[in-house]
Amino acid sequence: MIMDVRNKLYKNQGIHVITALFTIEQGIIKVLLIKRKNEPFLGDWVLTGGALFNNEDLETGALRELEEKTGITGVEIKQFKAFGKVDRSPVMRMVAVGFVGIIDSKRVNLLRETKNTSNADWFPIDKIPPLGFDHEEILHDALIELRKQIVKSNILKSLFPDGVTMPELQKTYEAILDKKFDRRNFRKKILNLDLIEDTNKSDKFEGNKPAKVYKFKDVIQDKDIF
Amino acid sequence: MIMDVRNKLYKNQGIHVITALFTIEQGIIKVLLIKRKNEPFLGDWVLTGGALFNNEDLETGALRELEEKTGITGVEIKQFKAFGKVDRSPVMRMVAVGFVGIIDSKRVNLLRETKNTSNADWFPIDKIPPLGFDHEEILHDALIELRKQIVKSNILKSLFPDGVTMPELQKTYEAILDKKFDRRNFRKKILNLDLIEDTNKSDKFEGNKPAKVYKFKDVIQDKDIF
DNA sequence: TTGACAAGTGTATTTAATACACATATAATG
DNA sequence: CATTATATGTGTATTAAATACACTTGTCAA
Repeated sequence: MIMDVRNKLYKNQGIHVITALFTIEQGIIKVLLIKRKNEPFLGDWVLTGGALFNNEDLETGALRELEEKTGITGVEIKQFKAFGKVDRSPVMRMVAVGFVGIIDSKRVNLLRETKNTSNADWFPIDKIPPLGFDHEEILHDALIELRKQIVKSNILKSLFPDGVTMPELQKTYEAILDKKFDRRNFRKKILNLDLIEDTNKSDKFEGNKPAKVYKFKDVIQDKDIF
Repeated sequence: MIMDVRNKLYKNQGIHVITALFTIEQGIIKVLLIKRKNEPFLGDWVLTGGALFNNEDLETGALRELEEKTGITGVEIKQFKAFGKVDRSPVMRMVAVGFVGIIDSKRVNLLRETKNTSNADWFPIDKIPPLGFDHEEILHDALIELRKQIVKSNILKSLFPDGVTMPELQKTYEAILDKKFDRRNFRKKILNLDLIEDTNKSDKFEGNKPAKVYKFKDVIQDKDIF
């Protein structure tokens, strides 16, 4: 990218707020992508996001962009990193602040066509098309962050707002971490993390025998460092 | 929506790169602050940092600001969070990208007076004056990040470039984590983290008996998640 | 030579992680 | 109504890690 040398070194800058929103469908982890209807990167797939407005905080902006471009509301997202390579946007100097979240795709009504995007869909993370801007890097880092978050925060609460059974939770962890667990030990480990608690309900998952329903706690207390 | 009203919403934005640089002196953790010579916040103490230039990446900008305002070079810093409250800067909409690092203050020549700052000094973290901008929040979060980093990365390498003895390392961890450890168990725990390795040297710390010198590894491999 | 003092090391105990197998609740089938 | 199939729930023995705790050693100074 050729910088306009007449500009002062710190003029014409802007901020992107970008969200990597994940879901799980049939034990497969997927991410929400939209297809651009404008330059730059017209026709390319990207993560949801856009320019931050001056009258909103970072997270507010990320949620607004998410709603504008996909119709999705009521999501909890977590900021994880800023992306600032000099040439990450061909238009002007933009720094992106990345967010990550995960929801139940069946509970949202996905707008597939909006004023600025021609399409929106969930893509399995091993079948991602080439992405515009630096969104492949952002998505990569977001997935790593998601993996860290599920063992220390209640980020999965948005995926299971009505609770979750142990077998379903195990399948979710296995999908996200790409790793298999022993049923009995998984139960012990996850309960030890202190992220979920018992309800007195039960539900069916894949078997006939009813499974106990757990729910994610509203607040998770930090573990001791060292 | 009228176009120029909407445009104003994302015009006149800028990016700050801010570094919370720590050191340890006599077992006390301190942070580097500078005194502003310009508005806004003239006369107030702040963390080192400033406006990002268009021709530099985020980390490059943070290091440049650090050198310009304090003369310090050759530091390793780590990005940890973006700060974007609407009113965090009174001049224009600025988003700050925060970095954290730690060095040996005895190994650097601190410029106490520069073109833009009237002073620069190390402050014990329990004796921090009121800070300009949102730097109290940034400092608070930076300290938490530092505490997380010292148990999973080689961030302390910059503090001990020539190696460190076990007793000195323990004193450092105790200062940063504000916590005491048993000597024998500390040794076991820290060796288990796989952050440091033996050298064949030894050195004196607080006793007459020579202490073995360890050094931080150049690369730390990630631990398994869950 | 001895005393002071911080550095070095080992072991028993408790707690957590892992490996592994049988009992149980429901739906479907005959 | 009894039987079968299947996924869910639970316990225990073993191994590894974390913790609590005490004595020995190397150097300097008196």
